[in-house]
Amino acid sequence: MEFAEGVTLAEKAYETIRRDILWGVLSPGMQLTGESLKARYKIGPTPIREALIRLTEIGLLQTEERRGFRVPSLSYPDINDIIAQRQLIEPEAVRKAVLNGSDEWEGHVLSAYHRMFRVEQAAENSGVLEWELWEERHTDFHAVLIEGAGSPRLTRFHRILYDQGNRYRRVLQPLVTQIDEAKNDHKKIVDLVMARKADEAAEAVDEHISRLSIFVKNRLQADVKEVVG
Amino acid sequence: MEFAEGVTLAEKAYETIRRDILWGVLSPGMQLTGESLKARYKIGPTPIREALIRLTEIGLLQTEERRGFRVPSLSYPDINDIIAQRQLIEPEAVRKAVLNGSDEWEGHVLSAYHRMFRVEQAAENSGVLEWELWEERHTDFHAVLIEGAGSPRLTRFHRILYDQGNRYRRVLQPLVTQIDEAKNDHKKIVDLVMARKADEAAEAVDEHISRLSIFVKNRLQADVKEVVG
DNA sequence: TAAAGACATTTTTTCGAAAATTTTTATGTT
DNA sequence: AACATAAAAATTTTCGAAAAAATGTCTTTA
Repeated sequence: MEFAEGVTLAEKAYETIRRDILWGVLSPGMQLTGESLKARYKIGPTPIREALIRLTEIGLLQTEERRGFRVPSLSYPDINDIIAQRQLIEPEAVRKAVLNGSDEWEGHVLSAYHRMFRVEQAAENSGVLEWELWEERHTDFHAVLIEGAGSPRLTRFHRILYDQGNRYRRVLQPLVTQIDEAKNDHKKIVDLVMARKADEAAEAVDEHISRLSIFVKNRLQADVKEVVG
Repeated sequence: MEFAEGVTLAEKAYETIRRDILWGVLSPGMQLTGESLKARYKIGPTPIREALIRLTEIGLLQTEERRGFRVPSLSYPDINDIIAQRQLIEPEAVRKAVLNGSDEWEGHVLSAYHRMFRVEQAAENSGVLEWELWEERHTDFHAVLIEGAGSPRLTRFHRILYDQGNRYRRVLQPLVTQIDEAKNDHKKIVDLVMARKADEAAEAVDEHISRLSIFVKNRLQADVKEVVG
């Protein structure tokens, strides 16, 4: 990761550790001690601690008073909760976005979709998916959809849920096999958004999340013992 | 505020500063410098900073890199967003709670309501409302309602929105005048919950928030110049 | 063998000060 | 007077170490 000049160490630590949690580099259940992190990231204890606190606040870490930080384990009830809340928030947000979103927003959606699509296309041609880049653009795509609703809080809540759920998908699935299904969903969502069909777009988002849900839960049940930590 | 023994300074700082923000002791728009806080709370810079970071993550403070922390100003679009998101989340949560909540949960609701009711009753008799106590129990009441849905994330999101909205009410309204209307709402909600009428209970919650919304917005428009900071 | 206690080790929390950065004030130039 | 520049002050960020607490090990006792 590169950082703009003048970014604080705390911010760098936050982004770096966040990324490592989402990619399972810091695996579920792992205890994070100040010393080991200091060594791993070559950053002093203060910025590290700041990062850990912030990550705890968005549910990407857990902490008990005077007992340090740990990466949350994966569990069936937990992913269920994540999905359920995403399904409450995200379709409604997209519905509002379609109803209220500006032309500029439509442009953003199209653009974000296009950037993600390009990575998928490149993967079809070369046979190799640039996974990290795809994740980044997939995240953007969903974020842009939500932003159309114009609510900072909805955007933030969605981001929290998306990240938490995403960790499951990334950790559980080293091989990207379900992308094809997702591709159709994304296309459908974009088309409905452009056609300004609010309710149908919301419905499509709901289905998209359902599909993800089924996928992750199946994988979780299979792998429960190895990955859960 | 009293704290249990063995609680960290950081936790004490968090609770204390949080309380001062919600009560407007630290007023909207105010810049918080490390030094002034250190003097005010008699706690070292490290625990203070930890508290400020956590408060920023739940939207009770704002920060810009290397530019310190400030108490968010009050604005019309902002309270609108808070209310809108609460209305998305809270009625649905109560609906789920009524459908899924245990008998134990019903008991909690009744108990929380009773504790709040007692404060209101005492106020009627003595003519003086113990505002701080009432706020505490009112917060509990709404929290318990949501907890019935059994979702840690919904509970947390609700708490964030509730706190943010509550700041508006507390700051804008030194005199508790609208409690009477709220009383009826609360009674109605409890009755519907006990009768296990999920949709109607959700509807009642929605109305309750609407009423709050109208109240706060009126006050905000009147006071906009003095309080907003 | 199990439980309890004492000691050593590791880890988290907190402090005080140094380094880096921003903001304010003062100074000089057009 | 307006603007830029430099110096000073204030503030935030970061470090390194001390203090406090939790964890683990070893011994003693029943």
